[in-house]
Amino acid sequence: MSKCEQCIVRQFSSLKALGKEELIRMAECKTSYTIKKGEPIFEEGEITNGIYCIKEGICKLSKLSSNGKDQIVKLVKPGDLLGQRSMISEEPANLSAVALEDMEVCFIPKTEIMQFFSQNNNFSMNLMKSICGDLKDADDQMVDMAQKSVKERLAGTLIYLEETFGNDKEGLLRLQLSREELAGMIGTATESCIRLLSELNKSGVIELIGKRIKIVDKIKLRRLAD
Amino acid sequence: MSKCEQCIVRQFSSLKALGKEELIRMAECKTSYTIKKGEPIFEEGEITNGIYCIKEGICKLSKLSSNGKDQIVKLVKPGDLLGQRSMISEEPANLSAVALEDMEVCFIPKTEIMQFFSQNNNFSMNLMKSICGDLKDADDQMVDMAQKSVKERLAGTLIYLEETFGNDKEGLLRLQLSREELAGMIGTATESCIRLLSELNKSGVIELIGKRIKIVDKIKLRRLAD
DNA sequence: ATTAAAATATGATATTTGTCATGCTTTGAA
DNA sequence: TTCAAAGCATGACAAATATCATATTTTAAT
Repeated sequence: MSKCEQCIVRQFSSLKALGKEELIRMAECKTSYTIKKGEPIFEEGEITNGIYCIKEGICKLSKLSSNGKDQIVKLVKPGDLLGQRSMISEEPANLSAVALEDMEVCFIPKTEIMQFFSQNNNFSMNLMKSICGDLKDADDQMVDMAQKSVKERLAGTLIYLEETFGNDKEGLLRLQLSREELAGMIGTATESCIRLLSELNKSGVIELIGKRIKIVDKIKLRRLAD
Repeated sequence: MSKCEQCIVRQFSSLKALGKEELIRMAECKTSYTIKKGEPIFEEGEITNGIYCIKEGICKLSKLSSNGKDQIVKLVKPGDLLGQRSMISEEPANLSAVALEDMEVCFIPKTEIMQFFSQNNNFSMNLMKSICGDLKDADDQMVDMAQKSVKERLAGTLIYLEETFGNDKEGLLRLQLSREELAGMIGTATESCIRLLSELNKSGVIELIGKRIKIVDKIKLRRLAD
């Protein structure tokens, strides 16, 4: 059992407010998991009874719509926590979490977290702020879905992917999403997404290298995102 | 200065966790406002420095999109609190709040609320749950915006309006929204909204009496909402 | 009461987006 | 290595939605 005290990603989440003793307690009750690309951490409707701390890898939070398509609501990266909302609401998960890369996560039981919550004001404030950030993002995304065109959303999403997950040495987006997943992020049909990518490719704004994407003209892309 | 202790709407929000002494303290520092239909309580970008408790009337929370249209994100009714998110995030308001009816609201300064937050675990838990509820709603709405057709969203919104705000004696929706506002809720052009209302009217699912709306066949409407 | 302005309504048309069909590429398993 | 499956790409077309124009009705101010 590894020590939470020495875990770096802890510094990036609400957990940074925990003291030495709390970290030791947490290390004793946590469980570590390895999750392979494509596997779920939990599914919509599941009761989770705790939160997951992402140590390594990226996963998508998505919801199945009544039309059968999977809408990606959020991407989660190392340092982020998962399942906070359902834990606090005492409800089953509203979203499914599926690994986009091989992952390492730690599960911390609800009982433990709720103790920190009531005993450590800094922690509860952090948790609160993190959820408030999610709420703001969700509201903004909702407005984009309602008011922006697919092309604008695609441009915005590409910029987001670069700024959040960066590029590899050749300047290609580090996070590899399938066309279907990218379509699921921007809320459109896979074919429409592919078509618009081709168009951006032809107009020299991006470059398509196999299924991978390189942003060539970020200024123009930003203008397209509105 | 009216007493918070005797205010009924308090029971409907996080504030129900406050004790007698806290209520007295709150009554001393709160400010009451009357807001006329169409007037803002606060605007996007404004620093609010506290929360509003809705005593009477309904207001819309909306955000101006880059295309110049106003997207309504949420409707707020008596008993709800307003401005919790920006207070906790310590950020300017992300949404504008504009009265849809004449309103009575009380403003409670941030300093006071934050004291309750750190001293009363029940209150902070309630506040947390309320924000988590907002987050779930926002996520769900986002998926609807991305995946459902305008007609489905209109049907869903009409059902929501009836179930949340009820009907008057003649069975017409109690909350009167302009066509533009209704379009702003479902995220579409005003003309499209009007057109679909006409269609629903002709097919006997709803009835249009002037600008007011009566749901005639809720079963069919629910089916249309998916 | 009258009238200008705003809101509602509807038609015509353009644009966007989705769907279905089909072919091409890449990938991974036998 | 090969071959089947999955993913990517593109065309043709259909459906949904936006936009612009223009009545008609309602509302509110004088």
